[in-house]
Amino acid sequence: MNPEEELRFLILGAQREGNRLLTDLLSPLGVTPSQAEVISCLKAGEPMSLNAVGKLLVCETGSPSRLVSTLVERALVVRRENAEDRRQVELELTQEGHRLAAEIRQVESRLYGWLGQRLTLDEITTAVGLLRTLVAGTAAGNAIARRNGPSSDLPKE
Amino acid sequence: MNPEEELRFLILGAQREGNRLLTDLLSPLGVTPSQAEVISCLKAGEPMSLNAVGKLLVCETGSPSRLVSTLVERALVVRRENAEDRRQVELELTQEGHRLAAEIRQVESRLYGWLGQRLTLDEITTAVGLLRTLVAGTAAGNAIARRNGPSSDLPKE
DNA sequence: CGTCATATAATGACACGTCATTTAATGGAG
DNA sequence: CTCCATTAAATGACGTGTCATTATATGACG
Repeated sequence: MNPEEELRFLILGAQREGNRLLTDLLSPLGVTPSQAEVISCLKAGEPMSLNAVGKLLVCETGSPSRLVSTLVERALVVRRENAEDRRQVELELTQEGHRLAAEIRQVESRLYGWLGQRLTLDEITTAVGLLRTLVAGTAAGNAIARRNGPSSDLPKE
Repeated sequence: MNPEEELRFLILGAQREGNRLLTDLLSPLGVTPSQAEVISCLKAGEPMSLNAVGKLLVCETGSPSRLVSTLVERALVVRRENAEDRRQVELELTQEGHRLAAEIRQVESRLYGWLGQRLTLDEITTAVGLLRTLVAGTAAGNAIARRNGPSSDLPKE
């Protein structure tokens, strides 16, 4: 197995393991990792259009119509019409959505604790630098850069 | 965004981007990345039981019944009964399966080329070391260790 | 104003991943 | 030999991810 191949599978494996762990941790809250990501994005900048949420999501490309539909059905998110541009839908967390966002925060910190037990802060920082290079300029890389706060490298659009 | 959180999303993003690229590269062959992984595993050690393949797969936990079913339908893999233990199914590549395995090898090397353009060999080696630590002892980590050849750290079972 | 390229969101189709449940076969305990 | 815990595989159910297609709204161009 050459190094490139091993890196490929390690990335896949790390994603799978992390996702399974997060799924477990989130299950008492009744949401999936993807649903939690949408809620966290909304918490940070609501109200937002579906499109805007999509640009912040790492878990999915394009517009997360169905993901959001589930959240609307569960009364965690409300859709509102945008009077300025009726093509767009404004999304907002409900009260229950806000409550859940706080719990999600707690669960995420448990995930980060798991990460912190396996790697030192130095190692994490090194890994972050390398993977940032790897995904620079991609949809996922841009989403992460955007979420890191519009302070630094914004993709032009 | 703390470093742990960023690492979490970078791993997710790297997996997604790599998967989309590999999906594209494989589409002319008519197989998905997961199907290709099964074929590669079989190429390395056929005949194997479903369970044995499952232990080598990073893309999925458990036994990949359905994944293999698709490959059988497409005449890339054959199921054979194991006379020694009739609970098990022996899997083997067909001739077409072998032909495809070679093409998959080619496509994978293109993926590794992409990786090599984004990171130096040193950086890849560093990343491999860090992610190995991260997934050590997990199902995915064990699968990768097993595939690296039974030379080194085998999980006890 | 009318037309049309563009943008936004919803939806259909397909293949995963995951967990729980079911079915069938094995091998050991009594 | 019989019973039964264990194991292998298949299957049901659910929620994604991805791409292509469709429906609707916007705004620029003539």
